[in-house]
Amino acid sequence: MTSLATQSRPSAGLPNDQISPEVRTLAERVFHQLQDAIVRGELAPGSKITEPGLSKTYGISRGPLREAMRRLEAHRLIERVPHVGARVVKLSMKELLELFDVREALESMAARLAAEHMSAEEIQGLRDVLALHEGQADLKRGEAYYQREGDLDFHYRIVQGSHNKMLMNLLCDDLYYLVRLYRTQFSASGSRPQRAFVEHHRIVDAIEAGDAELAELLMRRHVSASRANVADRYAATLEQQSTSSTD
Amino acid sequence: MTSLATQSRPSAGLPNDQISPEVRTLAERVFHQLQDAIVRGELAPGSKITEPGLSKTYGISRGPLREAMRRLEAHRLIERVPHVGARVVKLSMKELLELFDVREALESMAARLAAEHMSAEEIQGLRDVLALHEGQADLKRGEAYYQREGDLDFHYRIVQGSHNKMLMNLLCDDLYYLVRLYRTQFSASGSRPQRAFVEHHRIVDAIEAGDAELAELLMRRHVSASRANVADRYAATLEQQSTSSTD
DNA sequence: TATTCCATAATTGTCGACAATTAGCCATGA
DNA sequence: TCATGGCTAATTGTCGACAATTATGGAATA
Repeated sequence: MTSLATQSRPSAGLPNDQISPEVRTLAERVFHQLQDAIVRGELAPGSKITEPGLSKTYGISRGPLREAMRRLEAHRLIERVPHVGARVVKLSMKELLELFDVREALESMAARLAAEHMSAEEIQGLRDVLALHEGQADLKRGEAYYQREGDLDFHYRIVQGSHNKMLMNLLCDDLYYLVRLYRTQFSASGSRPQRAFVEHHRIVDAIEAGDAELAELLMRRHVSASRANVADRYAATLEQQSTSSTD
Repeated sequence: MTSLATQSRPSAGLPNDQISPEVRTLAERVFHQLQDAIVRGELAPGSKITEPGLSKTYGISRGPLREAMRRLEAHRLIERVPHVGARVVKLSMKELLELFDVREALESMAARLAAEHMSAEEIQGLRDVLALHEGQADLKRGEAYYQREGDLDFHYRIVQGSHNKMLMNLLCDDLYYLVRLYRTQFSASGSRPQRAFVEHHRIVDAIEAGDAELAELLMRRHVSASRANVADRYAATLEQQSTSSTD
């Protein structure tokens, strides 16, 4: 049940390095469990979360549970209404596009700072990640899920390379869980990994060259293209739905 | 649509519109009280916060108090360590500069979106704010505190004008309280309001013209200049301290 | 039949008490 | 004198119970 054993992978894993670090308190543990359950889709989006129910499910009292729920609310994974209850967030396309705008702003800044601050070792690590994913992409060409998680890993490392703690908190602790949640809710696998690969390489090139402005520009385009791609696919889905059923 | 009560005040107030709206629960009320106390500096930065102490001070039990503290932690106003306790955050200059980088990224994006989405009424409201503050600046030329709050109000309105809820939450609910906290902790009043005024007007011009790229660029420069100014003043303070006293 | 009102039940908010962990202090020994 | 060990006190973590609010269902009425 608990994902403690998920540390065996080298770097292709998800960027949730802080799943296991300090589960010194019940509230922490159930927070991570709930976070994982929501991101994985085990808790249906929009479904109501009842305190006595979860309390019995996880075998803890309502005290620590409420604390975990407060943290989930702060991370925008659930929505609470006083005296009414909590629900798992259900991302709308509008909110998803808003998320992309925020990512574009923050990640382009992260790329700029990464070009200024990343060490040679960190850059080498980035290249290793790319090489690893390239091999994986060759292996399972059709199955793009791993690639997408790899994409998240790539972005994750660049944010770390910015050496800006506030940026790291915002992107890695808050927004990236929303991104993963979106991928679950919209069942959106990768669309064109080979293109993303090329863009990733260009970004690393710029970072390695210390060209902050170029790294920023490329990352901005990269996220923006990803946003446009999502919007297009969604529009196509809508069209398909309208033709198949009149409802 | 949303800014219902925002129209009542003549826009000179602080951007804490959500201090009074729904205090339907004790936890909410004490959260806002603590938030205000911290931002005002009544709770010294770095000072330890003890649950029994606050519980007695505010006359509530530890349950809702812990919930309020969890929210303060999510807003980065206090820092908690399991089994140890909580402390009011003490911003370092490094963290403050990090905050400016994040603001530069997010607010430039907000300006871009504002240029695309702001209505004529919202733009007129922006101009009213500028006119009002200009008059105030003439009145109390030396006292720059109100101007700085006005500056925050200006930025606040542009973020609202982006019509991006996620951006609004990040900037207005989280980061702006940190900005105000910094102004308290570093006792930093405005440095050159007249210059900021000019930049503000230029930004509004770009927004009114619908020039998203220009608005973005100007806002980026504006925040960047503010950051550089803070860094310079801090360096000067350090130098002055080193010459005036050896302690 | 639709609507409004009320009563019941369930859920959330709040409280006080107990258990677990930590920090500080004092005594003891080298 | 200083380091180390254990002990005490205080704080945090957790729990169960009670109070307040809300949602739901049915009954009475237009």
